[in-house]
Amino acid sequence: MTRRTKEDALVTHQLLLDAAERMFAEKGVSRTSLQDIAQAAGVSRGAIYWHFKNKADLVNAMMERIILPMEQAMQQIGHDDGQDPLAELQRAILDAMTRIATDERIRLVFEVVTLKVEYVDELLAVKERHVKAHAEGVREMQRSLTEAALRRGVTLAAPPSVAAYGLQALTVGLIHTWLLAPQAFELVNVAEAVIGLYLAGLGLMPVAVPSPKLPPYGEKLAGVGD
Amino acid sequence: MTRRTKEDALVTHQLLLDAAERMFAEKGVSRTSLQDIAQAAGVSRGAIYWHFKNKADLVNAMMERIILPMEQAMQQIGHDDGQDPLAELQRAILDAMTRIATDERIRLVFEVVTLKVEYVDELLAVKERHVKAHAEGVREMQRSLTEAALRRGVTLAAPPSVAAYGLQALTVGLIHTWLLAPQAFELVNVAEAVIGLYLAGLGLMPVAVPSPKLPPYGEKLAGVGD
DNA sequence: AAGTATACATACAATGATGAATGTATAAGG
DNA sequence: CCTTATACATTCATCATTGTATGTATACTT
Repeated sequence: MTRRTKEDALVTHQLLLDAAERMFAEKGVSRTSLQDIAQAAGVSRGAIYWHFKNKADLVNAMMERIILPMEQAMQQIGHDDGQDPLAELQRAILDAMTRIATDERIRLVFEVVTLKVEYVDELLAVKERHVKAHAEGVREMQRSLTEAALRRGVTLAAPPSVAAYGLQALTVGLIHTWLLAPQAFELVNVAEAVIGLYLAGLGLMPVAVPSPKLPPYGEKLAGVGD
Repeated sequence: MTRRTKEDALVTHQLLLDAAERMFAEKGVSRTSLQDIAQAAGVSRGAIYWHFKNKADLVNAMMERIILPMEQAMQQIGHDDGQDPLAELQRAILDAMTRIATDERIRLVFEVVTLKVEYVDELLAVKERHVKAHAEGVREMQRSLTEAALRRGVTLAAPPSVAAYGLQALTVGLIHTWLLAPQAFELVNVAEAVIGLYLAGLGLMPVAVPSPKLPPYGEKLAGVGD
């Protein structure tokens, strides 16, 4: 049973990447052998060496196959010129969060690249990709924030680049923290709230004062939502 | 040359942990062999197996020896009851950032646990420690934020737990982002600024409007600090 | 129809790395 | 001063993984 059709080969290629995702998520990158992946994909190790140079090449291929949620989110910004850039930005970020929280496969891969891979030696390329994605995210955020401030006729409470770094850190931190303990809080809701807080601090949204009619020393109010 | 004094043994113990830190930072945890560590410490592999059960035990010992900056920061909060809890919290966080940015050893270990270790199998204990530290950090932040709001007679713009999760995510994200690309921005300064923004959004600080006397459409102002 | 390149499977050799076993000089204890 | 436990060093057996080499059936080309 060899020499399948060219389409079969493409299927095998994808099966290997699928198996790699699952195995990496289960055992971590360094502890999964190519034998593990081949077995999970239902092929032999030889198939892996036919399609990929080695494990690092496989990891890189796995990374290139998926589009990380934040990358996709940033890409879909700025095409609708009539839209409010701030609303667009918020929606993009929350879309990314939603995908991470709901799409099993995306979450698994994200878990791998966040908690189950070591960025050294041959895998430094993956790290560099993250650095690039971060940089592009910051740039896009900076553009959106600047444009939003301009349209509102307000001045950002911090230099745009600093404001963008903060927003980037907030999103990255939310995802990272949530991946460490997904049951600790509900990602999308908390993200929506705290991003709103940050944007308010920037001067782009009013500082919300919840339930202003309650007694001034609201010990009980402080616990709402916990 | 064997059977050194009991003090010598303790020295060897520390030397091994020191060497492990350096090797892990250089090659990642999974790719450094016990031979690498022993050689870097100037002893034989036998010494490692005398002091530690195996590599995972060594990693755990390395983790238990150091106090992560955020842990230390959170510990030093709340002892001065006369202090403003918000100022204390800010100072603690910025202290942690400063240590990460300036203390070479702390940064190396932090790099290891952030980018150069896979949280699977025997190393899940390390991950659990992070989860615990995060939870304690969130709890301390929630206390400080609530107390600060109380003293100011204001109501937080979000439920205290949500506010705390956001602040935690912001700090974690700042550190993570900076470790990925330390040359991208200056950690302490940006941290100070964006944490201020977030706290302003919470209603705990006034929303700063920089240079309010400049022309309203401040394109040039928006670029300040880039 | 024959030859060739493809898409793997199988076999093999080499390499480390691990953990345990054993050796050993010496500090500490009685 | 004798014994024993300590703090390692050295050696060894085993295993897992990798990369390569080789085998092979079949799709594809001409």
